[in-house]
Amino acid sequence: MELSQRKEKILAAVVEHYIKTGEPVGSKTLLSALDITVSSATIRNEMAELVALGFLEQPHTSAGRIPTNEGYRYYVDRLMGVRPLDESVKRQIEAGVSLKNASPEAILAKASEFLADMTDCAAVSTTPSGENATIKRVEFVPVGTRTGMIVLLTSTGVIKSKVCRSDIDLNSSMIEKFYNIVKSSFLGLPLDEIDTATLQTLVASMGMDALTMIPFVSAVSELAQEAMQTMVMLGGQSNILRYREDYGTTAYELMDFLRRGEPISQLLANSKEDFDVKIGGENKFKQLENSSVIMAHYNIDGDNRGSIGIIGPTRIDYASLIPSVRYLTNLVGELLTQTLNDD
Amino acid sequence: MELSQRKEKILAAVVEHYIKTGEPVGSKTLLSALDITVSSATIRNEMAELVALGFLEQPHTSAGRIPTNEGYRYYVDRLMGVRPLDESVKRQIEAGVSLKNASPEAILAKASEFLADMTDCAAVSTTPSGENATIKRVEFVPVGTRTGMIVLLTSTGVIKSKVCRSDIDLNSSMIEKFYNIVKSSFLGLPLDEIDTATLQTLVASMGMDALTMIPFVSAVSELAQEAMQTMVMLGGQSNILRYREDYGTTAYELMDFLRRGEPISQLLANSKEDFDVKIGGENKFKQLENSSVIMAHYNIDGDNRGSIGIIGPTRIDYASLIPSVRYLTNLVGELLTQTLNDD
DNA sequence: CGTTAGCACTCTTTTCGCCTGAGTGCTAAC
DNA sequence: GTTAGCACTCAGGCGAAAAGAGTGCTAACG
Repeated sequence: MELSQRKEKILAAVVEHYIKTGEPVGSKTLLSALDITVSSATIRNEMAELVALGFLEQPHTSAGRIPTNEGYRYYVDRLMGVRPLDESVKRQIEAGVSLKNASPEAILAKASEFLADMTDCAAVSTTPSGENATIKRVEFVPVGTRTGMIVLLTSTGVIKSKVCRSDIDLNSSMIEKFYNIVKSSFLGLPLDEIDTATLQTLVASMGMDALTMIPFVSAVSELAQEAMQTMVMLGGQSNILRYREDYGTTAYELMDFLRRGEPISQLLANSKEDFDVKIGGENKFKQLENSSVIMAHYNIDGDNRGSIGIIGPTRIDYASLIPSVRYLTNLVGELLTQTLNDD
Repeated sequence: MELSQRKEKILAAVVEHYIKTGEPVGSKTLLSALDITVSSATIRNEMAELVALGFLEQPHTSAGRIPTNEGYRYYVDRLMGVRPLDESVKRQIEAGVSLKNASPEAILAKASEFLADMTDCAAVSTTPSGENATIKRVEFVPVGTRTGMIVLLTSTGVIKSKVCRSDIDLNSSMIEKFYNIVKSSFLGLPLDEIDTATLQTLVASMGMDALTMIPFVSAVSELAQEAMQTMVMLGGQSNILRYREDYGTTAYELMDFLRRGEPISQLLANSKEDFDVKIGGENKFKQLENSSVIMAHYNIDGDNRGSIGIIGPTRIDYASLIPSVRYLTNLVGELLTQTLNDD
């Protein structure tokens, strides 16, 4: 749907003013914000049409207008000025995510925290998906006479560890056997190919050693499962309280929703675009019906691996936050790729 | 200060009723809750004296009474019935923290979450302090031609890892040298003895190899620093919103305070008792002046290592939550000790 | 026909006063 | 020391009135 240029100007002004103040925008206010030489009555007529078209609405008869979700959508897609990021903001973001030699988890946790602080929104990030990851390395570190710690490193740089308890005292031949099994059966194996079926055939093939090796092998498998799960890192939950009135649901419900993690990761994974904005009910979780989500996906080695996003009220400042989220996400992707491949 | 038995009964009844309802308690209400055969006028007289003594206060002239911090203190110290924990609650707690073969971090994070859910409060826990911990094991895992991952395991079961970048291509003799240095200079060393001075003498003693070994050695040292820091695990922040009106400060300030971590860890570390309750202003953070903290310390191998606590409004249900926190904390201590020493 | 001034109208928000009810403190009697 | 009785205080609720913001409509204008 095409709008006349004047209507577009008015719509954009309403959206921007409402984002800034949170108050319904009236025709007089608009007049002074706009560099159009018409009267407030004309603007009123235009706004009445915009209401009829579904881009604006009135909270009550004698109030100004606020954008509908469609109004925001039109604004984001066609009207919003995508001014390039300020150099100083870029510096700030770069400083915010720079963590040399840290684990992917640490980098993403830091990114969430930083993004939350910068945007005054709640921020989330997901750890790299294990979909195409393989087992890069498995180490066994003895701890006690019957226990040891198994450390697993994946091709995506995720490191997971677990205590493993043997039924009999450890000895060097057992450990050697374990490393042989690792080398022949695990190294290079995609994480998602480790299911109970393959494990069973593996154990069956071990013959005599099966009994002693089971704790080790199953620990590796559990670690692989863990490494495959994407974790959701949450930051700045307290920022939800900043815009309390703007979220339709109670702040409590929203925080509880974020805490769950599972729906969030679904939400973030759902969009395959490089970058996405979900306005209000566009994401189909009713807890988010008055929230917008700005998210971007980061790549490791060119593969879409995970996401970073912020969650705010629908009257979030799209124009300045979208570039920030994108820039930060790209940066994190580069950082992760580099940490991983650097040699 | 000693109170007459009747005053104690009245104080206890006021505290308990106020904790339950959140409403100021009047003399008539008290009459029916108490099994004393006196009139409301007598109770009024007694309450007036309790106000004079500083144990109760009136929000305004024509309202009932609410406990002051001193009132809560007297109640917690002398009046509160310490009924033993229900067997079913014990089972529930045991189920809540049982995580076999998990890292200390994971166990404590789970404990925080669980405690928060159980008590409807915000919960915190600190990871084992590295004070008396030593380096138990250091492993080097090659990742690229010039990079590897260094994994450090402490005597308290904490595992930390870091990417380490060498200036020249890795070869087996370098790795061997590294392991020699580890064996001769790091294994068994208390974490807090690794400062820049000892590092410098170590590097100096390496002579020719110093240059190539510096990245490795400093990575180990950084990991030791990290392992020494206690982390603060936070759970159930959304529960703050449940008692929003009861916290004097805004919910936002409180959440922000919790998020910082540093002050929390100070708060928890400050009390050397086995177990402690801080009521209102007793903890000297002004963000917590209307909050109470119930905390207990867990031991690993008999040493006080870290803490678990909950933060709620001053009108928190001390009588039933204190035993729960203590029981859970002891359990976690046992679990951590066992995970560590089991062999 | 689009634009504009003017005006009555609507609806929210704030304010003010009034009333009610809970609970007290005090006094005088038991 | 305890109790009944009573006047007093104050927060909270209710409703009417006033204020304020902004609209929609009509009629006039170029």
